[in-house]
Amino acid sequence: MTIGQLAQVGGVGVETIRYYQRLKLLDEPTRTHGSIRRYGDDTVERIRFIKRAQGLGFTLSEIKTLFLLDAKRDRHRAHRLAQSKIIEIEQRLKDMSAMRSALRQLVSSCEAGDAELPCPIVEAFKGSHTGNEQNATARNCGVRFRKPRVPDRPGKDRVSPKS
Amino acid sequence: MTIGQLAQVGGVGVETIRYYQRLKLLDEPTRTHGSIRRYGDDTVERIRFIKRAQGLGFTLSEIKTLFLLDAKRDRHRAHRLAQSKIIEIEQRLKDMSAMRSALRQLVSSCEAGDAELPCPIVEAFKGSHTGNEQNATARNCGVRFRKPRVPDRPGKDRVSPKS
DNA sequence: CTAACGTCCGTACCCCGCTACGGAGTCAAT
DNA sequence: ATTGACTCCGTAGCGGGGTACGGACGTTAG
Repeated sequence: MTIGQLAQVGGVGVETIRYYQRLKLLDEPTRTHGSIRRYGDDTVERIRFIKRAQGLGFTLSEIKTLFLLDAKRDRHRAHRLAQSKIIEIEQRLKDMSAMRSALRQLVSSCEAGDAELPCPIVEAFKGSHTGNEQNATARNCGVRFRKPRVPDRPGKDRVSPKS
Repeated sequence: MTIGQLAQVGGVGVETIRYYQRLKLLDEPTRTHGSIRRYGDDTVERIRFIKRAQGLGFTLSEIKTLFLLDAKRDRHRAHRLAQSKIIEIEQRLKDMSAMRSALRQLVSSCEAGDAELPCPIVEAFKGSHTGNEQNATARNCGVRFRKPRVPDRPGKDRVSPKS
């Protein structure tokens, strides 16, 4: 399978695969004589794994570590990594539901009020000590929400990734 | 209060405050004759608000919008913004708890096995179709977890932000 | 008055995870 | 043999959120 096909079935862009290659998240594939990369189905699995793990909150470098640990069969470290991710996720879950209720309150107080009255959305937060601020918002530890990207200017080196 | 003091009580770095200023997230403060910024306690509140809102999943530019809407008392738009954030957060919550259970499964299968046996953490994911992949991990839509940064090469222009 | 520390500003840089580009090479089909 | 799609590679850029630097100046304690 060529890089383009892999990209297609893996649901990622060609550049992303090359990028992962650079990061050593994927093994160097065999090449044709013209040095075109040739992948096997296992790579599809690997890419899916990466995406799944990303979805599980692992960064690419953590995923790399995971692969390394797996290769070395270092179950203890892998285990600890997974466990600390669980802790992290549970914290996020708490913070997120705090967020949700703060926002809900905000929205409903907005709805309740007379449309003519001001809706002090900012003030609503100003004193909202939900008790989680230092967890959720402590210095530089926020969650990032990425917008879904909509690439696709199909053409050279591009393979429409999921159209 | 000077920028350094503000940074300290707000739990952020001096540069961050100047950065927020550039982004117009903070009002231009009054200055001394030597053009040193002078802040009042309200700015502390504002910074805490920003951090809180970031923790709530708002980006800085959304927060700016929020301030604008608030200033314009545009309750309808603010309301809609908050509402769409709720939707987003609920999606995240779902994905996150899916993550958590996947990880838990992983960890417990790791624990169950004999310590001498390999722990195929990677294999554990390979076939783990929890049914949420397309939510949590669909192409490029993952959550990012930022590591807390530990800057602080204390010195000029730096105020130890929380030591 | 001077030393030491804080602050000024602009600009450059960092990390993360891609995405884009350009010019050349490869490959399969006609 | 030629065409056209695909791939190669390196390098540059983006968006988000800051950090770092450096030389000049303000402020304050001694």
